[in-house]
Amino acid sequence: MREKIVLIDGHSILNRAFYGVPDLTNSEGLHTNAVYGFLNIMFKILDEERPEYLTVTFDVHAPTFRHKMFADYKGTRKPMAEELRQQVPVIKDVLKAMNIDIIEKEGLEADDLLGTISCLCEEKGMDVSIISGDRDTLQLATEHVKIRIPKTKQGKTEVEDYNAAEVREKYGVTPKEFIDVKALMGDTADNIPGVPGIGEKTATKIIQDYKTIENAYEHVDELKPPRASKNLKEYWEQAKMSKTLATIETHADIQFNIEEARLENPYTEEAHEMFKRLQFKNMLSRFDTGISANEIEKSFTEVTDRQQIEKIFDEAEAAGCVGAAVSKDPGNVLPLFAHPSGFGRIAIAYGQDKIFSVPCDMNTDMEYLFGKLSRLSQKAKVFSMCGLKEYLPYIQGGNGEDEQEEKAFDVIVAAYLLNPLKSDYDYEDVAREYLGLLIDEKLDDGAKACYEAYTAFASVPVLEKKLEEAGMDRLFREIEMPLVFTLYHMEQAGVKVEGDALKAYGDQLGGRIVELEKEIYELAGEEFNINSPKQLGVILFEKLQMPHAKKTKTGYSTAADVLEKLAPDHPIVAKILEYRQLAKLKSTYADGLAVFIGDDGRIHGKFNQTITATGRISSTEPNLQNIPVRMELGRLIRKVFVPAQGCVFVDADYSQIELRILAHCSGDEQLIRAYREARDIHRMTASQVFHTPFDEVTDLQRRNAKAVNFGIVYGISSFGLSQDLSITRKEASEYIEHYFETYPGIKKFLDDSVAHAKEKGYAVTLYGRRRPVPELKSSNFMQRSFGERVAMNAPIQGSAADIIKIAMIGVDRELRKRGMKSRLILQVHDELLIEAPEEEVEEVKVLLKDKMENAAQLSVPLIADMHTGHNWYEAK
DNA sequence: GTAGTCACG
DNA sequence: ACGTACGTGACTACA
Repeated sequence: MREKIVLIDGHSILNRAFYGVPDLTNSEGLHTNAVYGFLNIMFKILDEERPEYLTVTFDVHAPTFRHKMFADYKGTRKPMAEELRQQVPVIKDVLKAMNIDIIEKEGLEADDLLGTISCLCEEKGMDVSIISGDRDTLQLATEHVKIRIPKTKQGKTEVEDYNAAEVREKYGVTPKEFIDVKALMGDTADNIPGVPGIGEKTATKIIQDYKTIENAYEHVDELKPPRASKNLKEYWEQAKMSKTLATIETHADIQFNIEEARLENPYTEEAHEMFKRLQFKNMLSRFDTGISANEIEKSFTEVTDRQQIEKIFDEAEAAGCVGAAVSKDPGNVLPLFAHPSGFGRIAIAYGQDKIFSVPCDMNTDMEYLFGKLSRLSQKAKVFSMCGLKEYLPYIQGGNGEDEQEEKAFDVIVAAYLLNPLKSDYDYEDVAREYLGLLIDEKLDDGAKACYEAYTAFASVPVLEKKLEEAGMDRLFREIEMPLVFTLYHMEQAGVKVEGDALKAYGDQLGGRIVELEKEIYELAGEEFNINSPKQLGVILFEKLQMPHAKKTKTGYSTAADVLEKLAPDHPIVAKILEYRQLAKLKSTYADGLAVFIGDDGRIHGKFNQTITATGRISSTEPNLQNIPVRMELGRLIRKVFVPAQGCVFVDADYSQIELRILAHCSGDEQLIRAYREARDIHRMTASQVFHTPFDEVTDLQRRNAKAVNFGIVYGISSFGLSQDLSITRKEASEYIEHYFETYPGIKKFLDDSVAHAKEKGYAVTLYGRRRPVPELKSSNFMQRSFGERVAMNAPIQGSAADIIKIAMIGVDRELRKRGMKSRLILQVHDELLIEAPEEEVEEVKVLLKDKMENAAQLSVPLIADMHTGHNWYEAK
């Protein structure tokens, strides 16, 4: 039996994996797709071949002998993508942790290492498998050396295998002759020039006939076609050089100790830890099950006996901290007995060995379990869940809400504060990041519920400590946790929407849309899908030959700002713009909102607390924070948002809260004075920036100044401002320059914000909320600039979010405390909407204004503008 | 699932 | 030189 060695071309496989596997990042923001793909391929090969030896080769970034011979060799090779470059040391560390042999040597390419080692091993009588994505290595194939080229097809990795015979079969030449073919035809990827006029077909034919380029050159006059003959003569020196470049060195001067390549226990504890950190869950089963099995699972107990259930709840009530979970597991319950929520199991954890799950069944229904949980949520010292708001509808019992609020802990909200950049948070993530627990995806529902409850329980102290270290413990306790309840109340309240009026509005739009469609087809001379930017681009920019100003990655841009510039050129453009506008209103708002109107005639949208990077709330299903207002036609939709019978809307929005926060944070005297004196801030900015007396500021100047003020809040850039105002970059730069001369305090504040974020790695709000800004470390100019803008914007936008959250909690609590019927129902970043019974309106107006304006004490006043109305259109 | 577009603050 | 304003979510088309 021949022994076997597997040789992996490290960079080549990593590169393939990088482009073949969709982008992946772990919770630390580390890109992992190439490492993941590499290991997938490696494990597949190891499983198949079970080799005795394994070596991975890497190129070293140093000139190779080829560079020394030929100055421009691979001179045009593109630099490695940043996300890939970062993963090179990672894969090396993983391999080292697995005790896998790595070879790299300066002045040699991976190919030459592969060639030399494979030659050595073959001479020793071993079988060799070379894993590479690079077809150049095919020249190394022999009877005992197999070249294996992995291919990714629809997410599955397949491997093409080549011994010498397969190379001959596929390419018509022997592996050695393969080099000569390449010398003739060249290889643009490797920057190897070929002979002009000789392509793959001709090259193969010539080498089949003459075996080597040298022999072909001796018979150069016989070569066909004549073009090949002539050009080989003329480019002979180049062909020889190309052959040298293409030839893989098989006798390089390297030390190779076969014993170091011996594959022994790659599944070390150290490697296991790395796999956990990289979050390669499905690879963890490779590690000894004894290591990966979580001890904690032994404590999972399913309880069905009624007395037992009572007992554990009694114990839990007496315990200090309880974690709970509710899961959708109808189990064996007949549909008749299933709970309308779809939930069928609860779990609680209140100690390392006190982890129980309780399914509902014939004897124990969900109502009973929810009742137990409600009581527990009021009695326990700390009651923790993952995503508490979702479960509040079921565990809100009687009047114990105040007690519940004080005890509540949501580990997901805590995890969000600690890292608001993640796109989603689930208990598995929290368990892994804060408890070091990896949860097997294949567990049954009971075990998963136990894990979730245990995670809620066990991560409380860990998260509390982290929050405190980050200075966010008060933000969490005094703002974010109370807000969970306020948002829950808002969702429960919902907003009444007139379904019939909405339908009528949609029908009206529909009529006009059909008209526009006809007119557009007429003008275009054909029918096409106006909603398809691709098809529209063809019509406008090819058929109608309009000048295309901007391009996107995939084709022409047909965005509104581009079309607006084109409008004078052709009547079709204005029609398309109108069509777009109406289609948007109909699909997203008229039709889109209708499906969310519930049986109570109200829309109960979701307010999400753990989505945004800055601390804002987001709204989904439907999004109630982007209901049209800027254009009159769209704004009409707001007429269907109405208060309940006998009620009125009371609406309040902060006046320029972000600029006021900027004034406060920067301490800029000019701006602070302006706000204290209640000046028209945009007019004043215009007056100072454009050196014009206050009363003589033109509308245009004021508009421009307003845009500059906006720009400042976004993290100003001359390009952005020039786009917004349709002015040159130079002019925009001058505006900015003048602005900073006028308000030196603001300039300093913005610079300090960036400097702080660069030093600490995150931006921070007035209330200690953090936003990480990893882009500031990027070597890419674009990314870094983005990071700088983020560092300027996040403290402002985030502080505004903090303040309105404080106001919301204050309003919600006060309304309830006073026993009023008025309810907070919507938040739109700087605006709050209350549905108030007629008789409470005056009290609500005072209360709302007070809570908003006094949510924070800044060095400038906070002003809330109040409106009332019988629909949202009127109340604005 | 991604890209383009557009609604809001 | 790089090629953008900050933060969201929903819809449509299309691979």
